[in-house]
Amino acid sequence: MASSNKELEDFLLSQALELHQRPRVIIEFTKNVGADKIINDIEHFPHFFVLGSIMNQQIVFQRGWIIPYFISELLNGKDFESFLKLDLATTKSIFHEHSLHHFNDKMAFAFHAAIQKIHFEYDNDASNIWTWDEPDCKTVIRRFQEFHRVGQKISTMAVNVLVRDFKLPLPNHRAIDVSGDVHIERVFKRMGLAPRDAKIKEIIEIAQKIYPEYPGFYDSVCWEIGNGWCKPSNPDCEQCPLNGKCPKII
DNA sequence: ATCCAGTCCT
DNA sequence: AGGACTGGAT
Repeated sequence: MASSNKELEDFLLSQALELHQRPRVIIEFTKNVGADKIINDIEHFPHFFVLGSIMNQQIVFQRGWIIPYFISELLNGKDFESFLKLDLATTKSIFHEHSLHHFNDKMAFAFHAAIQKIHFEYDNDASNIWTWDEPDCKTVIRRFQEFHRVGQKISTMAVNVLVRDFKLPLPNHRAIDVSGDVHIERVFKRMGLAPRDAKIKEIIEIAQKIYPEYPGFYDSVCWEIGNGWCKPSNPDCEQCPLNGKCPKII
């Protein structure tokens, strides 16, 4: 850690505690109320959450999360069996025709491969990823990473959402790191929690030192700060909740 | 017109 | 460690 800033860290802690301790509420993954209802319903439509997680990279998050919902509308079915009918060529043509993603070819492949994995390895029920054998967080993160194009960022984000937002009682929060994406990297540096030249790996290690019992605890707060105020250029420090506590290291 | 992004690949 | 991917944002 570059230097200790107790006031800042206490504020982050209080914000994170609020998020983690509140009762389960509907999370806004998209700008579509109908889609959000389905993505939040991991008890009945867990594949929307898993597929949406995988799509949620390199594009604004709402656009990624809505991809499974958009495709379910095309297929006229929300059950997993509807998705299972998709072959790779059809999946690719849907992605390209509607420009669902920046990386339509790769993401269509990942989408199709994920459906096949849920079919063959999780008995057509994506929630088995976090229910089979009563896994701990480390196991669930590993299972997410076994999907095509799921790495450190997506796997930790997904499990963080399962624990923090969906209130799943998964043990071993020590395994949940911060998601190493650009928001977390930028905000950690500007807050003075990480040196200016820190690599993603170092950011993750710094978060482990700050809160070892749950390194990804501050992830959501920092991500919201980065998305809402701490923009790459022209950060809106005046309106930022951290104004007055943040050293604003640009 | 240039910049940017997680994961995979070299 | 460093580049490719690819199209929306700036």
